[in-house]
Amino acid sequence: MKFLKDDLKNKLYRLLKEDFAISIEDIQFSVPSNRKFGDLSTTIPFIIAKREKEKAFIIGTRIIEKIKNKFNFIFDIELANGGFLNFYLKKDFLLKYLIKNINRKSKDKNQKTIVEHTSINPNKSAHIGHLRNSCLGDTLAKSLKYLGYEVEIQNYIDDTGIQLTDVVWGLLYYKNKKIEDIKKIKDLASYLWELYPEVNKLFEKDSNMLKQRTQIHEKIEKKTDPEYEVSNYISQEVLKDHIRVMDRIGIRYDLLVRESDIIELDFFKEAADIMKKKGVMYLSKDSDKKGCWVIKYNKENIEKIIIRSNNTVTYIGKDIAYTLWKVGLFKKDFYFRKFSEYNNKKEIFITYNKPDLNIHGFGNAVMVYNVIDTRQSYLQNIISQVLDNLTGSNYKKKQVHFSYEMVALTPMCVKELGFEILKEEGKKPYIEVSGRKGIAIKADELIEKLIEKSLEEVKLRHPEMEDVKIKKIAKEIAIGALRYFMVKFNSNSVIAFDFKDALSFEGDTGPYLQYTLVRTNSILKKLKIKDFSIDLKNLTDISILSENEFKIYYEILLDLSLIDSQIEFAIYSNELSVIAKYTYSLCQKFNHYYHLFSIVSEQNKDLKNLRISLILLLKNKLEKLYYIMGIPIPEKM
RNA sequence: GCACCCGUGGCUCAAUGGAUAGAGCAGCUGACUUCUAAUCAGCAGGUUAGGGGUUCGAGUCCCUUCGGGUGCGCCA
Repeated sequence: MKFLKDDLKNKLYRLLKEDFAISIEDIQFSVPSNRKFGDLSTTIPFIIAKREKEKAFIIGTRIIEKIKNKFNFIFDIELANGGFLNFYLKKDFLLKYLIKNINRKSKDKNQKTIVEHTSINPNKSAHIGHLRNSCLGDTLAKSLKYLGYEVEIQNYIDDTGIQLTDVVWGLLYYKNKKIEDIKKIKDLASYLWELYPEVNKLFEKDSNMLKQRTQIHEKIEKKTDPEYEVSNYISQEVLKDHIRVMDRIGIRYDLLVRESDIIELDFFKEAADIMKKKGVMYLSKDSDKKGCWVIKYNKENIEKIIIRSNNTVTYIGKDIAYTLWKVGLFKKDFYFRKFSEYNNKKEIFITYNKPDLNIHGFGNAVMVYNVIDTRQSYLQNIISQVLDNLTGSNYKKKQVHFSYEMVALTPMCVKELGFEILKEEGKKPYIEVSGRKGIAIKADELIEKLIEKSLEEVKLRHPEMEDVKIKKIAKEIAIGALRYFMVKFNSNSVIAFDFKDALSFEGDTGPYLQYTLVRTNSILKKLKIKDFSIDLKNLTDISILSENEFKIYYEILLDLSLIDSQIEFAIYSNELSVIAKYTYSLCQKFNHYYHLFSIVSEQNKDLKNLRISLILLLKNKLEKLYYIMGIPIPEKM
């Protein structure tokens, strides 16, 4: 329908531009909620009316005069409710249009796009908050690919940070372990999951320990052993664990970027040169910031420190350097080596600080999406501003903060997990997830819980099924439930996590979507239809459908035709829940249809063919949508 | 203090300035001899936190009050 909408828009514009002062962007089509308002509708008469200070229905009447009978796929255009222009498609058009364009792909945009997501501190296991990030990031990347962009998925590893230092201290000087002992720890990420909050409690009590931490941080940066060796080992092992967990739910990466390499290769020096040259970064004249290099943050009219008076670089500075590399404003490049590979042989690469493999071609994107929660907005805004300042008014390179709200726990959930609720937190509607405080649910644990629950459900329904199969299906359902749960909410609403909602498999959930597709697949199996094969010549006119069936059938066709515009809109509005909502409503409509009209047993051949066409189209679109959201398709349910 | 976000049925959430504010859960009633009941049909539940403004049209935009959340370091 994107194509259809575009055709309609272009033609309408051509017809109207002589009589009215409009631009093509003024014309927007949408599908009205009620079919009595047409199949496609535009409010262009209102827009023109406002400009010309005329009544909208007079403009509308003039437009209709002008465009009547000018579209070969439209059978009527109506003016309604004072200025809505409602277009009615020829009844037979849509089905044939969809079949013809069944595998039409978006054109290659020739625009390299980087999506950075996950970026978990490598000092403990991943938790539910991280899952939201990764699920959104993965869906974003797959949506962009669907729309024809070349996408590179990066995962940023802060392997020199304070959070890592905390657990290095904990292992070496609190648990008094040697590197050999540490290497013997099984499931290191989970071990650190426990240790990290414990260490933080100690730090809160004792400021002496904080001094120790600072010293250790310096040792790690200067590559002094054993601190450096331990930190290196931990970050590598925990990183492997994160990649394993995300792979469980179908999330993969192209490149891992290590902060230590950014430092080692002195990326910041080039970034600083560029910023100084353009006057974006300058020596502060503020007495408080004597000797500091700063940038001006326009929005709040303040100076942010990039280089401290002791000549060290702040976090923002490193992030700016990384961003400049991403958009190719850099001469410098990383070196790369292979980190590991997935079971389909797809390789993951990691940055390195000296020549290794002869690989180039990472980075240098036109568009960069950073999937980071909204708490980092402040920082992201600063970086975007710096990029704009550097590239000037005719900038083509762009960074987008793909922001979303945090995941929190309901007080009930916190109690269930056995944590104490502090007095000041008792009245709160939800409690922030925190790895540092240890108030969180491990990603692995949640996945296990989901599998456990779906295992029960599958067994209940298919007691005869063999164990291996049951397990496979249970896992797929668990993944479907989780992936859908993480994208179905608006990105700027806080997810107040609750096991009851997350473990639900009925209604607005992943398994509902899976069930719908499993059913259509089972019909096709019964009919022994394997591939998409609809012969347009043998297809009867859609008008043979009864009035009642036509109504629902046509609704589904209209919905199906919207797939591209919905995905485009989701990206444009930074709101991936659009895709979830769209898919859900598509399934709802089909389930309704399914109960009213049978396909396998239908005797009338023409009718049967029309119904088969519908489910083939549905299957085709649903498979694409499920792929984008990472929802697996079980064989049976 | 400043900045950003949120407030919609009992609960969890939808709604691209557009036409009658929609779903799911929970509750109640009904549908498995049928292509899978993880489904479907129906009932009930709303002054979109309060007030003002802009507009042909406001849950949505602007102002304001109230309630809640987050961010704001020479930390990362």
